[in-house]
Amino acid sequence: MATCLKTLEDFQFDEAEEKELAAFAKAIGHPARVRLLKILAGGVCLGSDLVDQIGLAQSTVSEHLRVLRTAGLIHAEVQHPRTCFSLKPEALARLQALLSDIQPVPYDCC
Amino acid sequence: MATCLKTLEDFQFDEAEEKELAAFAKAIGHPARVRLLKILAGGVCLGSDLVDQIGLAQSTVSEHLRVLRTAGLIHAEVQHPRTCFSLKPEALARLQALLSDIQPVPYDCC
DNA sequence: AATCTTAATCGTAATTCGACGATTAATGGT
DNA sequence: ACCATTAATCGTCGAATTACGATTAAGATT
Repeated sequence: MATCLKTLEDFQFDEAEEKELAAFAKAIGHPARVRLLKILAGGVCLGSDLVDQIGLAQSTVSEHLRVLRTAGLIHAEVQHPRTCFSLKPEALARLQALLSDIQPVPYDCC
Repeated sequence: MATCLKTLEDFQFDEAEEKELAAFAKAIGHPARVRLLKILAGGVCLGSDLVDQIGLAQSTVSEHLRVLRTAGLIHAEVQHPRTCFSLKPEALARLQALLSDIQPVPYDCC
């Protein structure tokens, strides 16, 4: 049982936070969705301009937007027949916070 | 052509950066991999202790580690029959930087 | 009422992912 | 030389993702 950490048993996990971070990351884990976020960061509310910018079919863009919305990263305000999309800054901030929890501690083994 | 941004045409994309961010995020987009990163953030070099901590089959953990390694998030130092894993802080920092590029700009439309 | 516009949804196909057990490779200890 | 240990790899499933075209829903405009 060779380990560099003497007491791995007392390692505390916050499963909820792990899932939260993973869900955020998964949603961002596609170039098209990154681009959508970047466009929305520009302050765009937008209608179907996103479809033009992304270069994918309307249904595909809609699906990507759904993923981002489900993850809580963007907000959609329906004004039929349009929908107005916007970033949710607090979600981005939360993601940054969760990420910053993964901070390397100096170690001397290996 | 209803849009809140007058000039969407001059929106500049950095496709390479978008892919880079998406790749990082995709790698982190699984609870098991988040946990692996958190353990490694604790300064662990480790051998197969990770398998115990994650609660998945050895081959599955190995695959998750491979994903993290491929994404450049961790480093693996082979010392047969063991392998020593560690975080790559610069990768985490890079990810933070890429993320912080998605900063909402105040807007007044919608 | 008929038409147009926009975005969501449906159905579908191809691909990727996540998990496992079994096997293999590489070394250290006996 | 033989065995034990560790981690990578292989083969294989089922599930999820990504993409598309076609359709539908909901208002606005005529």
